[in-house]
Amino acid sequence: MLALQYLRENTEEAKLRISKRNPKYVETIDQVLALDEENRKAKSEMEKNQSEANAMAKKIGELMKAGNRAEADVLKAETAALKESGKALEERSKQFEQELFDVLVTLPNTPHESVPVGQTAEDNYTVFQHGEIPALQEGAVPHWDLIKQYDLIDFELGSKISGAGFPVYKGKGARLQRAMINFFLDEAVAAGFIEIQPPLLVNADSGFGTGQLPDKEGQMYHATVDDLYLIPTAEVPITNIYRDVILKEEDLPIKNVGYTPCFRREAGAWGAHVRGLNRLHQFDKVEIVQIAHPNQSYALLDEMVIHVKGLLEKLELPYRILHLCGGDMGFTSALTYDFETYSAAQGRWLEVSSTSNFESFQANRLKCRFKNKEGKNQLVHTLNGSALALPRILATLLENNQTPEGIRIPKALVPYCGFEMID
RNA sequence: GGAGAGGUGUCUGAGUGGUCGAAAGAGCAAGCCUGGAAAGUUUGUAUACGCGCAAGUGUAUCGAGGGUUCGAAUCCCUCCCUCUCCGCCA
Repeated sequence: MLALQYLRENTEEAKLRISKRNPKYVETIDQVLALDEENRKAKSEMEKNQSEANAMAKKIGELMKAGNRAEADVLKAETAALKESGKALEERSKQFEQELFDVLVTLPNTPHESVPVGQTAEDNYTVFQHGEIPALQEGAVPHWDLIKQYDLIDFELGSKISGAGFPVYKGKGARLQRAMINFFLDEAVAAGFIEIQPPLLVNADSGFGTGQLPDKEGQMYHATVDDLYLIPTAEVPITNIYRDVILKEEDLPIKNVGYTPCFRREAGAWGAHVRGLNRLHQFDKVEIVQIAHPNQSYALLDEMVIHVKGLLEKLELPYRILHLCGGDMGFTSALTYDFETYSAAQGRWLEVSSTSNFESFQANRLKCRFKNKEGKNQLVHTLNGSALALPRILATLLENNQTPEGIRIPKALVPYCGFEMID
């Protein structure tokens, strides 16, 4: 959620920036500002009324104390009108406030000035590419055939137990999952991130804090009996640790990492290109989260990019980094880099990490602030990135490393899984 | 799940209808004191929003929401959380 104060004081800048997503939002900003003005006016009237009522009550109190009952009763009668107008004014103010809020939450974050203009994935800009695209052997097959051949994952079993998109990992498939999780966690800890094990179900306040609610309500599994949501990413519980918190400036940056399963309904997303591990309802991911001083957030974003690059290089996977265009970025992000690995047998790039700076967009919802040098509370910046999401890494790894003798495990993972080949 | 107790500012803790944004102490910050520090002493010490060039001022906030009342930290209702005992249990 954009800060009202920012919109009021930097209207032109905000409009310019948000146009990169879609020029239609310029109008929304005007609408917000108009509602804000009416809201403030209504509030001001209400407060004035309240002030009068408070003064009156005080006077009655004094009269009562002095034993002047008769005069107090006269005043009491006078408060009736104030009370009535107060009720009406309050209702009106509440209405404006709700209206303002409803419009404000539909505004996405303002893109960073470096973000490319564009509407679709076609307009994303490749900023970096690394690694050889492997020339596969004759008869190379996509990962969904490999997992059957080597009995690594059973999708039918998952369907039986839960439904489509809930894979059952078996034998070396399961061990490889565990190995990757530990590898990713260890790498992040070595890079200075503190490991967190958060809850996998969160309440609605947390969903709102990171921006899943109300925007993406339908994308989360909702346990309605207890009104809890299954997390779509560790970003949600970990970032919400800092909801309603005032940090010390010297605490920043806070660096956290967490492994969690992620649950996504992916409503409407099924169709082409979702075979095998490409899209799942439940998958594993290691997520890094940072709470940062506004001055340092972009430097920290660069650090995160370097960290993710290091992971992919240790896994010996060819990858590229996309600077997402305004129209393709997530609702809450100001700048996003997507990492994609090249899955050779499918002949496709697969997104394996999304690394973003949200600036103060989430912090404003979270009310996460720090006390700055002037002693004023200031919104922090939040950042996060996948480091990394497992299924598509696994898909790429299986496809790219297949040989007639079996599937070769990258050296970095061998100490973690305890085998060099899947055969 | 059952029974009971409780949730007050950075912390401890007082406050059962009126001048309470809230006693007192601790902590923290600044001044005095000191060669410097400790001790002592004085002062200050929440957040959000509105109005104002500013000094300042208005409103709200004592777990959350609602209600009673001219007036609520204090009374009533609902919910959340914590603790103790019992039950259940990985």
